[in-house]
Amino acid sequence: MSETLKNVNPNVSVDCVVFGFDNEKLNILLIEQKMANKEKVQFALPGDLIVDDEGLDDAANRVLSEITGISGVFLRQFKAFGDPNRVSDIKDLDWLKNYRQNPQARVITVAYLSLVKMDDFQPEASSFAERVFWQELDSLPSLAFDHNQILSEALDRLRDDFVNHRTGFELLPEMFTLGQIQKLYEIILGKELDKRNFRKKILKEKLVSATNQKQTGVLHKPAILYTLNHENI
Amino acid sequence: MSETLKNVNPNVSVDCVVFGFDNEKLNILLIEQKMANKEKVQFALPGDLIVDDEGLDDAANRVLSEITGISGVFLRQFKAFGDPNRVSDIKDLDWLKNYRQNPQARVITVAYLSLVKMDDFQPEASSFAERVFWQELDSLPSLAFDHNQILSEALDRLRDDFVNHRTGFELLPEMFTLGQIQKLYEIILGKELDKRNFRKKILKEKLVSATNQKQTGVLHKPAILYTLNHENI
DNA sequence: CAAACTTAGTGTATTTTTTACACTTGGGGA
DNA sequence: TCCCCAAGTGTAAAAAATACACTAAGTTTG
Repeated sequence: MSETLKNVNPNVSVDCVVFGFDNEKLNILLIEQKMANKEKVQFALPGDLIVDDEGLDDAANRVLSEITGISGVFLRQFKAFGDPNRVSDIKDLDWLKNYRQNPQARVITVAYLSLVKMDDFQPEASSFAERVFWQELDSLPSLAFDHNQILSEALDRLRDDFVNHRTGFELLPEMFTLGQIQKLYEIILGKELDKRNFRKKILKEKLVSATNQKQTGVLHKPAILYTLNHENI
Repeated sequence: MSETLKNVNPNVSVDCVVFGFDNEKLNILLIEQKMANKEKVQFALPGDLIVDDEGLDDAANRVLSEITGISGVFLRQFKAFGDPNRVSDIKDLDWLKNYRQNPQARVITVAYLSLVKMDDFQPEASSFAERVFWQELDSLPSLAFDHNQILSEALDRLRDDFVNHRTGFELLPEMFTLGQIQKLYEIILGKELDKRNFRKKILKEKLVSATNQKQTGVLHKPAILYTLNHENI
């Protein structure tokens, strides 16, 4: 950052922490991008500068869509990150050049959070991303800038929402078993839950209804399939 | 906002929603400032642009202190507001002139939240504030920009924290009665609570201990005074 | 000094929620 | 036919939440 500038307007970006659920593990959407010297690559959350005429929520959706091809997901703002040195290797940010009045200024980012079914979204790299991919959360590489910290805070928030605000059902297929819901909760919360107590609770909330169909093609007793009661959510 | 500029770096400010508790009502710290035409005044939350070398949390504390004289409070970031037209009467922002490269650009703000004892903080206007004052929350004037909305979201968040994260005891004097805690909760949550049940709960949590002292100078049965168990918080 | 006023302080019964825990069932595969 | 596997089910105990009304101890007033 230049020593000679005073009160330069900062760059403002959005970063998207998109968790993906594949019925087995929690994944996170990452991009791989070339660094300025063209030798090294780095991993990062999908994110980019906002433009003049868009709101922050709009920016998050646009940026996610432009970089990863993923659109139509609900992105929830969860925190702004603004340490003056959070993007210290600013010279590596190719995309900042020839784009802004103050490319050398600090970068403040507004972080967004989402949780989606991985199957529904096949990321396709474009814009400055060399590659976009789902990465298992429990074998996470080191990320650019402060993105590991952003991710960590996003996960805390995701769990908090899950426990306190009964979210997450939208991750299930149209018809699902109670076992699938339980697994979803166990994966997000990172701990096992008692089967009988979990079922009791879910059914009491009346958020799901049994259909008269059963699982097929499984090598054990087929489970009853349930659907969401959209009106009760 | 100029039509000719593209991808101008935005202005970034912090705004502080400081709730004040006076044992009776919930108040909010407001400033009165002159508008550019020098005729009208407007009410607003204390807030200002960040400067280059400070983090967002630091900026919030600096700005609050500079404008209102209040320092040493815990300010918690709760949301960024970035609608492109949220500061539409940008020409009224005297303080933006001769200060930034892009004074005409949009203003994104990061909002902070705090709750303090009013008695501990006597606001003193300085900087561009004509006046700084505590305003009762239930007779709130119309505020500048989107500050009414910011305030409303801050209140939601404050209540949520109170219920889910057992905060707020720091607002009480060194020694306090159980009635005072209950009143604090009732004021924040905006509803009455059952005295016996409330006491049962507070005492079970072991967050307070009885002293051997009593209230004096009250015109009724004096209550036992309690102190905080800091180690259990 | 007695009466009135005001908030402090206290207990119980009921309902609801949470927790712990183990066996039988139905389908597919071998 | 037997085995494997997750589905599915109930109960008892403990903990938490709720509803509810009177007596106590000071101060003020007449």
